Amino acid sequence: MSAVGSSSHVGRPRAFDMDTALEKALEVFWRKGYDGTSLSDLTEAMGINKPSLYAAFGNKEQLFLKAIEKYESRPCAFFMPALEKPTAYEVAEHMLYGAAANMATKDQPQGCVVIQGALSCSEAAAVVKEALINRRLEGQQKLLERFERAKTEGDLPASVDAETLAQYLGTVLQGMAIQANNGATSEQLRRVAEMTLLAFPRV
Amino acid sequence: MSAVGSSSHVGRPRAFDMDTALEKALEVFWRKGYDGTSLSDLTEAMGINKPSLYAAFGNKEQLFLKAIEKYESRPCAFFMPALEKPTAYEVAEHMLYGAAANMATKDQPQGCVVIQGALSCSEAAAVVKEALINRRLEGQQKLLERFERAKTEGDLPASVDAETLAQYLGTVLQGMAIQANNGATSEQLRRVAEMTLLAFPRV
DNA sequence: TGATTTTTGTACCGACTGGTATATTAATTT
DNA sequence: AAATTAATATACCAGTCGGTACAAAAATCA
Repeated sequence: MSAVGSSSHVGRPRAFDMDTALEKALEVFWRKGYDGTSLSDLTEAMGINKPSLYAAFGNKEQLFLKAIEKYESRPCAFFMPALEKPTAYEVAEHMLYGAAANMATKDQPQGCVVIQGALSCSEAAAVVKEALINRRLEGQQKLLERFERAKTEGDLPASVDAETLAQYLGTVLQGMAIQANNGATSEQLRRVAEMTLLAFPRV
Repeated sequence: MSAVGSSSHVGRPRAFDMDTALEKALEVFWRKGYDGTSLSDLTEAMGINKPSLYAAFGNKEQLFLKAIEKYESRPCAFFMPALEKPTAYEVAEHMLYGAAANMATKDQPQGCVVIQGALSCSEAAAVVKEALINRRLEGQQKLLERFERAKTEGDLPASVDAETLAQYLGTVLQGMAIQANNGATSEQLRRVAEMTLLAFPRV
């Protein structure tokens, strides 16, 4: 109803809020994946028609990529702050418990759209698939850098292979997304997180 | 070329081998997912036309389900034998190293079709998605039963929560499938397996 | 050989796919 | 008020989707 424009523009005002429309699109992509989502699914969920969608977001592919940006900034907001925790253990702790809480909540689709948005997909989704792989690798790279820093800061044993540790933690986190899709509860994921942390190397 | 029939049947003989055609179908579903695979993709890969496909396999959904059965009996053949290892640790060991070798080999698509065949999908794939979730849960249930047996047999500490341990191992295995899709090598997955085993509870 | 049975290739089905042309509507600018 | 700008709704586009009708072809049975 209200077009919240940062500044008044000439021409007919947009009748929908781009941000909430993008959130709706994200939810559909998250639940159905890129290939499984049709433009009809999108326009229905967003409450707009196709020309409005194309004028505002480009096309299906660009809409998906913008939805992913929104996902990382909001629904998946636990990742970046976790990296700022003072020790490697606390980083892993916050990331694992954050994932446990986030991936199995009923407020949103189960799992993680970066993992399940285009895991196996048609050639039409190749760009999207690559983008998602890159997001996952970037996240793991951030973990690696954080663990290397932890070694210099002394809260992670020097004997630990930071690369393998980052890949191992990434594996558990990504596995938790599948578990959430399987119907695992947050409580179950929390126990998996706990077991993972029991073995986490500390000084 | 040769229709390997168990017994000679009346009528025009089938011009293709059902088993190899099913393998081709499996490979396409594995790479592209259920929604991302079209009948044209299938008939092209299988080297047959649509009426032959429907006569031999039913429809797209039934073809997928039959392809999954084949997957579990062959490409994913490491799972069941691993359960027969004498101790819980060895079960986990064979399962993890089996997955590391299997999910990142160049001989076949990366990852695991049971995980990536229909993770997020359209309503048209709902039956397939449920079937895959059940396969994953069944696998985890087998792990749970094996670990409970191990506790009675004494090679797994009685203090261990078998359910959480099975879920944890399932999480790592499923995470390895995502890692393989990210481009991880078998060597990298082997190191993740190694790190997982370092923390595995033993008597 | 002729009748029967089954698979094959072709051609087609309605429905839906992602995407757009066009005209109308609603705002600002002059 | 007239002109300009941009978003709306409708109707449409070619192409593809999963699935099938139909007739020719290739085997066995009688």
